[in-house]
Amino acid sequence: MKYIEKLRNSGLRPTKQRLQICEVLFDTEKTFHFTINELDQKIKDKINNKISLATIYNTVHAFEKKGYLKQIPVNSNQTYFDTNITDHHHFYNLKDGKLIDLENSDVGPINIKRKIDGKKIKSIEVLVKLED
Amino acid sequence: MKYIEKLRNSGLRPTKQRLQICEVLFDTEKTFHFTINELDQKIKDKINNKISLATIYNTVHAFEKKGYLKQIPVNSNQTYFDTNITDHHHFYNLKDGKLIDLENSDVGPINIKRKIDGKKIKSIEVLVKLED
DNA sequence: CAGTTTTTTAGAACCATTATAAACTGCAAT
DNA sequence: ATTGCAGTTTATAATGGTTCTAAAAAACTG
Repeated sequence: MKYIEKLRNSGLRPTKQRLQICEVLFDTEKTFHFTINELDQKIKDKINNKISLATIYNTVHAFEKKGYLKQIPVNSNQTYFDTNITDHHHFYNLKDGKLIDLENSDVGPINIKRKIDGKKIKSIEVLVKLED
Repeated sequence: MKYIEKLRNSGLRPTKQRLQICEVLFDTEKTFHFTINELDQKIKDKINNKISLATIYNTVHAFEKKGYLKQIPVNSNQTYFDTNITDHHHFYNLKDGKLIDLENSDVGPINIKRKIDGKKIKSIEVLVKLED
């Protein structure tokens, strides 16, 4: 199983649940955006046994902390995550709440001229809201 | 009262509560960021009578819809609003959850090269996360 | 003022997320 | 293998921000 090493190297025990969640999240050609509920549904579809919601929350947060997932800053009642952890941005379709990846090359370099004392920049994220 | 016209022109009846909320939001030198709970507290501090939480939510959403307030896309359990409705961006201090305005001139022009059919860009927002 | 519509309000409801505490599992040491 | 223990999972309860509800109050119109 290819995710066992990955998990071990992060200090996460390769449990059955984590491995199954890895399959759902990372065994795909394309990266994707999801909410916890959408992931829960995806897991139910792909896997026979069910995984407790609490475990899904725990695992997603653990993976985020390890850098295998990113949270997307959008105003919604649910939290959106992204399996695409490369530096990139998002279109946000206000009509249906869907996100579309915007590659860095589609935005061009962003140069933050102002500095905040004692702080360093962790990430720069651009959200482009779309309407009809 | 200077906000009566503003409200009437937006199709909002100038009620006592709305006018008081206007005072708290717009009678300041500087613009500011707030959550509903922070606004509730500010209202309690400045005004004698109390305004129901439901009214505060209703009013803030009405003002946002009319363009007098903006929601700030940040991942938090609470929704952040901004009385600064000019085109601008934000630093987000991960340590304490505080926002700092980033003027457009501090970021430089952002050129979105990709287009989505049938959609137009409503806003472009940059969030710069800060860590120690 | 009378009638109508909008707004406010307290409280209930909603629902995503987090906390709890008991059962279970992975794994290192024996 | 077996044991012991820290790390995980689980169902369920709790939390807390936000929205809903329905009745009372206020604003507007004629």
